Amino acid sequence: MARFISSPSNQEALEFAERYSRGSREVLTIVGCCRVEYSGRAKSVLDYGERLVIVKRDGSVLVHQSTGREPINWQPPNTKIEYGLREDRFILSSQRPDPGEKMRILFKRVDLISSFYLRDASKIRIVGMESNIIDLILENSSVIEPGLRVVSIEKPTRSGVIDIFGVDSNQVPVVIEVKRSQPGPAAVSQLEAYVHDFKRHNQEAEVRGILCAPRIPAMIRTLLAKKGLEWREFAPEFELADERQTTLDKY
Amino acid sequence: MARFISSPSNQEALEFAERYSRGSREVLTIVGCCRVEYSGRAKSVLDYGERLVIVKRDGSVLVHQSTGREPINWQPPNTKIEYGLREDRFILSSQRPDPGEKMRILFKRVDLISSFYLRDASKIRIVGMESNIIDLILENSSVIEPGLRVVSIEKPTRSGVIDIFGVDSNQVPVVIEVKRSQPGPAAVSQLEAYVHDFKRHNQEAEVRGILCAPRIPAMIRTLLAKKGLEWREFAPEFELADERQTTLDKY
DNA sequence: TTTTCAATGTCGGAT
DNA sequence: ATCCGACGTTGAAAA
Repeated sequence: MARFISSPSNQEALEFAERYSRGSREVLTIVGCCRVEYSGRAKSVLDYGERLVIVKRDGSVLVHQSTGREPINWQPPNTKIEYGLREDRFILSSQRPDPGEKMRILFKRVDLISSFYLRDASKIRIVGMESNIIDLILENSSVIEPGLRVVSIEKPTRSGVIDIFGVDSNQVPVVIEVKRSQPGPAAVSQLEAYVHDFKRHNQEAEVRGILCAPRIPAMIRTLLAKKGLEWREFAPEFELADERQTTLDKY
Repeated sequence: MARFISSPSNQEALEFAERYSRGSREVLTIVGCCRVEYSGRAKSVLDYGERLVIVKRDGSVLVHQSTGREPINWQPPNTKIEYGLREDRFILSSQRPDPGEKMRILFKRVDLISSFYLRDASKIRIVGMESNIIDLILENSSVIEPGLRVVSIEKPTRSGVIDIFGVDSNQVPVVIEVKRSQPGPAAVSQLEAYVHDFKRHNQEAEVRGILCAPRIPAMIRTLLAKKGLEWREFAPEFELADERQTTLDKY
């Protein structure tokens, strides 16, 4: 159920916000002309302009402009929120300790303020993340290469967690680093470190290292080749069927 | 100025959305009970529940629950959005090519649908990012160590860009990697690679490597020490003054 | 355009 | 609580 006031005075906006923020049960949205000041891990000022502000139950605050996926300003969850009125500005203050961060939104004018109680018991189901890709390789290791036997996954080592550790058809140890998005030089260093540490720690003369990602840029391939490492491109697709009712059960 | 309908029928919601999405001049918000299906880089289903949906001018779509900074589902900017009605469900479809991604939101019921034209000419001013920290070190290199002379910043090398390159009081080259947030093993590898490449490329017997970050975990220190690297903790603070009018001019 | 890397990254899992 | 790496990362700058 939605409660709202269209074009409230700043005094009315204040009363509305204070009334429905009680107990942090509702999500508040405020559209209006505001200025945003932030300081903490960094510091910023955003002068007056019209934006959409969202205050969530957990104390998150989002300031959205008319474009972009990201809020232009925000506070993370678990901030203490206070509302006030000063010199005819409706003011939202959000503060959290550790790291100390403050955000203040000063509204010159509010166009619409609304509050909602959102009932939502559903859990999102996602497939396609790195762990799923590792599972897929576990199920069918020939997507990497025929004859590969997976020995362990997410094997902890001194230099980090090896995504997949196995043995190839010649009994040579294989270290596989899985990336679900485009890898950079850091992924190469990571793999190199795993291989290096594994060699030294197990006194193995030969250890193969494979970087597995949906797409591997040419520069990264060159870098891998230079370090004696290998790569596999493996890009499972995740199509949404066109039927109205779809399930994730097959995954 | 705000336009809205409270508790519209799904037919009314459809007409409203189609009317005000013309020309992508307005931001649309929809609160209601919906199911969200996504496929593209991954695949997900979020079953019916009450959420806040935001459709931006650039085709971004955000689905927000009552907690969390992040949307539970979204589409990035530049998607093509279509509205429809099927079996009494008000449906929002968002699609983009490259990478192919589809999201579909099916509304069982809409509590409030609203549309805004947001005038916003202000540009945000932020200080405290990595480049600012590099600037601070440039201004006063003794925060790293007395006698350090900065030779260059953001010096490109084969293995990447060295944030700060300098010479210490004994004329020994110093490579400094600056991180504004907590560094992980990757930062150590990165610094190690810079130092290694610099040594080889310049035939220098001795090159120091320093990792500079606000806070450095114990494990990372151990790792640095083992590789013969150094570290400095440097955490400039960015306080927001308590006066109503603040500026960033002093930075 | 592609590639690279910072981010007020955020978030969840493991220790 | 700290630490650590994934993320449908996003976003901007440089090549």
